[in-house]
Amino acid sequence: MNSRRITFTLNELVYVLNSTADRLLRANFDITYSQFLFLVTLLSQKNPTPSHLAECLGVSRAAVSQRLSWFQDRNFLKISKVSGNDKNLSLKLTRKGEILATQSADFLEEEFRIIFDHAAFVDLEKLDKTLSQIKSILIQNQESRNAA
Amino acid sequence: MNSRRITFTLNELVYVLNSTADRLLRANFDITYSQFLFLVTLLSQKNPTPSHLAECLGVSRAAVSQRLSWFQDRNFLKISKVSGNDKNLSLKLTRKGEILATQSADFLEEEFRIIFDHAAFVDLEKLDKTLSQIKSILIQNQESRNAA
DNA sequence: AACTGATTGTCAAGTAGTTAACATTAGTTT
DNA sequence: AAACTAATGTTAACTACTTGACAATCAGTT
Repeated sequence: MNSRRITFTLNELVYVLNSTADRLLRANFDITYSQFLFLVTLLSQKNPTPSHLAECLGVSRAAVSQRLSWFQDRNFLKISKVSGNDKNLSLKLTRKGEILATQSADFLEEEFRIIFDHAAFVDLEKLDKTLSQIKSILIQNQESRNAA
Repeated sequence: MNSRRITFTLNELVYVLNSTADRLLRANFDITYSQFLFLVTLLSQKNPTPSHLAECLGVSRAAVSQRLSWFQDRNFLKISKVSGNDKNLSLKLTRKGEILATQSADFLEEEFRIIFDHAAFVDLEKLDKTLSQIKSILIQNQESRNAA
């Protein structure tokens, strides 16, 4: 089997998935998919710092730093110093940010549930597991390369 | 099942896949994954124009236009006018570009074959089919929305 | 032949990411 | 305590994309 085919299929699927999410979020909550990810990631973290958030989002610390003011200016985010620590910043969603994150996540979840209902022939649980396994193999391969 | 989980897994897998490809291509052919896609897409097209290429790559015409000189300057690409047509440009890989595209594609194919051998428990053929089907459902959903 | 409408390629301006360098702070070692 | 070492957050410069506007060209209709 041509391995290029599956990598292309995966890229195409992810493109369609993210475009769909972006369109739904813009239309209903006036935020982009990438802004949604920012908010939802903050929501799911215990004591998020910019550096921690960067790692979760898979982007650089600089990228997070540049985006902080956007969320602060719109009163979605409260940035403060961790008490007894002058190095790390503490990021906390405001009530407004929390509501936006929760509602948009619930909305998107429901929309995708409806769409995926049309894919009843697929065992999503199992598919997720398979994809995770492939990911693990790739990461493992990378690490063994680095070690060598 | 939480549909967010599978979309995250897909995004993560694609990120790892593309990073792996990018690393391999940079190390062995001194090109990025995105440059590789540009070349390989040209290779597989009959009579590619910038506009056609943009559609294949899933980017804007402007994006392709801005990248053309990079490939031309390195003698990977010959840009000319279609005879009897003053509107469309004709893009043709040079011999050098063709060799680079072919060799890097073969190389990447083989590398991934080796990696995927460790995933023998997965029927890649079937997985590809499943993913394609899900993609179709998403696109179909989008089209029915647009029609409404 | 002239008009209309669509398509093409390019430019300008804006966005979101990158890496590299930096000052600052925290933690560890001596 | 002082001195390295490592981590954090910010900035500057760069890259690769976007959209919107534009002139040029092509194709179809009258």
